[in-house]
Amino acid sequence: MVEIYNMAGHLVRRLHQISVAVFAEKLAEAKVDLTPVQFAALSAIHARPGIDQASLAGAIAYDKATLGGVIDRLESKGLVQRTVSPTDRRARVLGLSEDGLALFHRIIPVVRELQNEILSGLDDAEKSQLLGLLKKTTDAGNDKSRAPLREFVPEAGQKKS
Amino acid sequence: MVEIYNMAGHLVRRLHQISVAVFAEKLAEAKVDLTPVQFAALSAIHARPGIDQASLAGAIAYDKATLGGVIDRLESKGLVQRTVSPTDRRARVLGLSEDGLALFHRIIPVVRELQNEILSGLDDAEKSQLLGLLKKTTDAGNDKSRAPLREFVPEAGQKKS
DNA sequence: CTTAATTGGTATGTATCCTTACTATTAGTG
DNA sequence: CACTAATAGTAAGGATACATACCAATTAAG
Repeated sequence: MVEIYNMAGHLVRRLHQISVAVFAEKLAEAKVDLTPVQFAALSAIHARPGIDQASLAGAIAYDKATLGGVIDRLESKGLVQRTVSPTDRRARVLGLSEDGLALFHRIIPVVRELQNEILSGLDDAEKSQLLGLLKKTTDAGNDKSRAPLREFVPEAGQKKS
Repeated sequence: MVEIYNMAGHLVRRLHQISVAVFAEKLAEAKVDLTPVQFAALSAIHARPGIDQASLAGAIAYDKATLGGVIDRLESKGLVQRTVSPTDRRARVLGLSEDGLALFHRIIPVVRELQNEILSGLDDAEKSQLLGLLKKTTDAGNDKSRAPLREFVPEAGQKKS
């Protein structure tokens, strides 16, 4: 049997497909028009105000070309502000607008909730087991992706207790 | 903390991203120009010769619009033959060409091998544990996706011991 | 300090992915 | 058998996702 149904690649793609579908469904129910990437971007900007696009791309593991388009759409929705950095005219400094911040806070519980739905069919123990295994593999395989996850190191190093 | 790094959606997307990157890398090493979907299509056609596009889409969980383009590219590469069904002029009957069959057999070991690489960082026990959990969730969440996996029931029911 | 190498961002091109809409064809119903 | 419903495929449109190439700006090298 040379079928794909037991292959890691197929199963991962399938769960990702389900994940995206659940995300779309729940956000639509909440009358919010946001994709998973767009939410990830909002979240990362919220956590690191003033981050530039390249660092943001690293922080959520996308290539900068893709992220450019994502930011375009977030900006045209009025959720994100993009300004030229005063210290580096190549860089675009990102921040959430008032609307963006409000929307982000509004959807956090929705997004949190839906994570459970993605893993439906598993009990709580299995869910955390799966999450742990996913974390372990993605950490190990991080550099295998063309857009690896990178730490964001703010230049002005403020203490983080 | 409202970061995404521990959310199922993010981890799954990340592993999928790694999976696709590993696939691309290994197939490129083998001098083969095939995407994961294209391989899945070849595999499913090989297992079900004469299948039509809609059934194939169901068999590998893609929507028919996407699959149409995939088949276009496989056909233009000379790997797949597409003919109008004699019994249903709407349907397109699919089959592997000689080249397609040869290529498929050649890359099977490569694709098998790379599945292990996707889950690097896990030992064998953890790998099969993860695979089991993925299978359980995807089975449970099958109908949540817009393109659910469907059984393919050939009309001329030949015995399958 | 001048040149070379790097980096941030955009543009372009290919391939997914999915939705909705539409045509052609077939199946189902009275 | 006429009419309606369902189905196979394509078309069009939006959003990822990534590679490569390119420009502008900054940094590193000498």
